[in-house]
Amino acid sequence: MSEIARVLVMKLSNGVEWGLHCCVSISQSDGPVSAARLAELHGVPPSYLAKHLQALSRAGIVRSTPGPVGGYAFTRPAAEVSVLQVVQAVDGPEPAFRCTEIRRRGPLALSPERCEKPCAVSRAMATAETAWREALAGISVADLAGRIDQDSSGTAMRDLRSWLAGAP
Amino acid sequence: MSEIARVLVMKLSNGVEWGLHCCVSISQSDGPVSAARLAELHGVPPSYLAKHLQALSRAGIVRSTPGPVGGYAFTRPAAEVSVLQVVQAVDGPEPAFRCTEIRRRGPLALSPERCEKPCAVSRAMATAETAWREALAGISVADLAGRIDQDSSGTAMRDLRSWLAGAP
DNA sequence: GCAATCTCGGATATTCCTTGTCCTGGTTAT
DNA sequence: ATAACCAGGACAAGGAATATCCGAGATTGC
Repeated sequence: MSEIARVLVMKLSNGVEWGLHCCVSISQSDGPVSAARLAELHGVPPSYLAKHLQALSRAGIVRSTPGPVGGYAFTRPAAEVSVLQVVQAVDGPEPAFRCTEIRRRGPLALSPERCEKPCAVSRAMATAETAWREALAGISVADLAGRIDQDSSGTAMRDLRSWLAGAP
Repeated sequence: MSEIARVLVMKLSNGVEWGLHCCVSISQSDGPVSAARLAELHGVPPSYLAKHLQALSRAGIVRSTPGPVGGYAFTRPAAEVSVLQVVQAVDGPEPAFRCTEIRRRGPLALSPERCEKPCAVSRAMATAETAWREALAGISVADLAGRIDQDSSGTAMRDLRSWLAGAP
């Protein structure tokens, strides 16, 4: 058995992927899109997808309308919704690296007043996460839709729009 | 109950923090440092810390020597060990975002030959992770040690070295 | 106005991973 | 030879992510 470290690196819930694809889909619809319909489109469990859509709703990215013709729709143009906002809405705003304040333990523990400033390790990790966040903040849902359309030579968004319009 | 999304964001195992602090400690010692000693210094469970140190050893960052005066020591200068290498050694090299190829499912599923290129969502997340990785690659363990020393006005590394030297 | 129907929303189980411990075997210095 | 250390795996416990269900509320059509 020559397997190397199998432990997983920092992990992102699959809800992030679902949420982003759903945002792209919603951006192509005129009216609201229901959770059941989005689940069918992407082939994912409806009840679970609903949970992530609710998170988007709580974050104010989409607005939900009840009733027979209800569903989810954007509150603002897709060009003004960044990927970061969607990711943080679904997975929460907490950083990946959580400092345990290891320097305050053990025989060489630092006094509390010496720990006002975060430690160098924590700062290094925070810097990297800021770079990650800025990269995601620079991409909008509209950008994603445009790129997907380019990848498919213009057919993807057309097919998507027609599917969303038909078969209510 | 007016609580907002409490779900956790992408998560990094606490072994990352331990591994980085241990690397800083090892860098300040002349001889090898044993796992039990590192655990005592940082106030963490020895058996569990040993697991992460073994990961560092497998990755070739440190070299372990058995025997009464054994322990862990760097294989190369601390200035040539990046934070990224430590993080990936402990937590694995896999990306945080795992594309499920959602576009190949549902009624508008794309054909396999149209999925050779990763989808736009996956590319966006990969770009952000690259930025994260580059930020971590630009910081070395020696840098960390230097910054910790600055934070403590020069006492931290001195105290650390003397603790490592004494009380074998 | 009223009922039916469809929607969201939160509370609830289940599975999996992370955390943590322990034990056996192998290697080195005294 | 003995003692001290590392390496790796088996194993248990806790918690988070996954997945599902049922109730509350709103809109449509009559």
